[in-house]
Amino acid sequence: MSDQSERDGAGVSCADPACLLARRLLPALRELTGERLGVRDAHVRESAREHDCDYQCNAALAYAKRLGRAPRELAEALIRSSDLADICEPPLVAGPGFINLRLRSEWVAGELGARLADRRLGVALRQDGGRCVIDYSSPNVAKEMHVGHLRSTVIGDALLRMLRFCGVEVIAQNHIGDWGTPFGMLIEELVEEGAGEDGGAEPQQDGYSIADLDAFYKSAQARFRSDPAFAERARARVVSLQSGEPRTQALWESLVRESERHFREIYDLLSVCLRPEDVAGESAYQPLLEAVAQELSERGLAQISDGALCAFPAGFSGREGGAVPLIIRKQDGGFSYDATDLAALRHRVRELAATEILYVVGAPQRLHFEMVFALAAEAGWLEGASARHVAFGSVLGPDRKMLRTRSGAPVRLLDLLQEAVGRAQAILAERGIGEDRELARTIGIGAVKYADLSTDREHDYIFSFERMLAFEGNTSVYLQYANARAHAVLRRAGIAEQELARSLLGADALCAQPGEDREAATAPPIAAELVLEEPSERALGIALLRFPGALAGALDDYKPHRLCTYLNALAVSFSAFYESCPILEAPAALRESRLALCALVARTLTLGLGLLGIRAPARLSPPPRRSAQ
RNA sequence: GCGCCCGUAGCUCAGUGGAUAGAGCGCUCGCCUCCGGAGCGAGAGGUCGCGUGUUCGAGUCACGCCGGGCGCGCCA
Repeated sequence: MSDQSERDGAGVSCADPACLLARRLLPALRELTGERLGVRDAHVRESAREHDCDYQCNAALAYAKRLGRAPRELAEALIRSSDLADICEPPLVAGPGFINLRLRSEWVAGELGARLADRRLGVALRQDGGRCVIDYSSPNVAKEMHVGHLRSTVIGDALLRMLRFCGVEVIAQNHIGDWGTPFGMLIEELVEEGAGEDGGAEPQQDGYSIADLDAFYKSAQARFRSDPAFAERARARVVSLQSGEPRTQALWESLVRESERHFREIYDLLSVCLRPEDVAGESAYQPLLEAVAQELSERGLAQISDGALCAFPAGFSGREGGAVPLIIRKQDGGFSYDATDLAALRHRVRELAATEILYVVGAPQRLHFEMVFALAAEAGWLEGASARHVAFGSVLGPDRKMLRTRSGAPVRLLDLLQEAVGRAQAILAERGIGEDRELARTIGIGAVKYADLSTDREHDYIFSFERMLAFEGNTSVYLQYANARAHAVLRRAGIAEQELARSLLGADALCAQPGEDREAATAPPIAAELVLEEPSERALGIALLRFPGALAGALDDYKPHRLCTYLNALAVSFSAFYESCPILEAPAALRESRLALCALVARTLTLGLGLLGIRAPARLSPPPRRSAQ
């Protein structure tokens, strides 16, 4: 076993107070238990009793029984043989055996000083981060992106940014739906409508927009069902497509081009990291499917059942208690998406050398992925790699049903995003801030993304423009406002924004590939001896130190909402501090210290939001007008 | 029928086996000669769907019910 025990675990990362405390307690705990324990086994938690203490250690309670000792006595022993003196006040045993830990303010101040000089804000680069493939967004060609693509796109992108920041090499894969019988129907429909007749005509040149294609797609599907002759021609068209017949091929390529133009528009609006090179659609795996089928057959993992080539990974039973198949090749000889997913997985491990593959795909496909992963493991395709379905719930309307338009159609993603921006613009106008389309976009898009990221991804959530654009509560607007306030104070103190911006990695740097301008360090703009006197500024200081743990906790289960929860708590803590502690008018030393706290708040919020793919502007309104001008 | 997920304050949601279960909205009451009031503080509001277990300790883990959602052979 590799030294798992040394690795950072749930909610604990090395520069985080919880992790540092755990490491101090660990030697004594190992001695007392004789067990090889890791940081998470030290049971260090943030304390709910904020007045007494900041952290608590529950290890004595956890191990007392096993060791046959009284919890309180064990707690005393643990304290006696641990060296905590520089970090916290003398620990106290409370209740049945809790160890209450109160951080020394001087220590907190020292750690904050170190953070000021650290552009990574205490987050360590993973030494062996491995190579992670993230499969996300995955829209369909010839269909408009709709609200069903929102979560995959937003969550996948946030995970990509967080992982890259932590030093993991990430390969984004946009598994677009660009193949299969639907395209036979669609292309046949287009041909019969007269498209591509003069050899070079393309949908776009014919004036077909993505919306037109979407409409053709639907009418083709309807015809396919009702008109057997058309269905026959559509099937023949699939064969033409597979064999690369030029006119069919040209039409298909133009469909893909026009669709990618549409995806690009949405991705630009969302500021998503996905690039054209990241597209690896279903069509890309067609040449591999025969080999996949053959390999599975040769290994005895697939056999013909009811005329289809099926694989039955162990442990899955269906309707009549029978085994559930993955259908590799259908009766009609065509490959299914089960086959495509298997081929993609094999390719990602073998050719892309992934050590980890994340599938950011909706929860309804859980069974499908469990089966694909199980079969891949049986086939030996997951050697040295792990695959994980990062599932998410649905976006619901106010009626708690899948969000749809009044007519029952899926909500177009572009409409939804534009409405968010429009509403943000209306709010700005209402506040007398005026026309600023870019700011409205930052606020509106940020609100949509944050609403999606801030609840547990596995749960459904109810979509509400009103709530997500509120200034109160756990919203991006509240965080952006807190950040802007911190910046406003710094501005008044004469600390240049550019300097502050350079002092940490911005969202764009996070989006960059490894090696592209990740380490362009500059000197931090502020150096100060911190003083933590007031309860609210001490609490803020500790909240700032918890950033690495919050990020680690979010990454631990690929749950971005944990980072959101942290950022909101930080902003709340900052607001309380801001309210009760004068900054600019404080005595010199205290003023410097409090400005440093503001700088750290601004940096943490900016970085944290950046990791979620959300911009944090330095101001939310035009600069105040000078009377002289 | 089988499987997965959900059920926490009137509403929307946090809660990674630990102390008296927390936020925001809404409701009640306070706070601007002061750095961005787009803010801050306080109060009321809970059989954590129900039950039985495991545990020193259960909102959290197991099992069984009730209620809701989603899957389960040739759509992707």
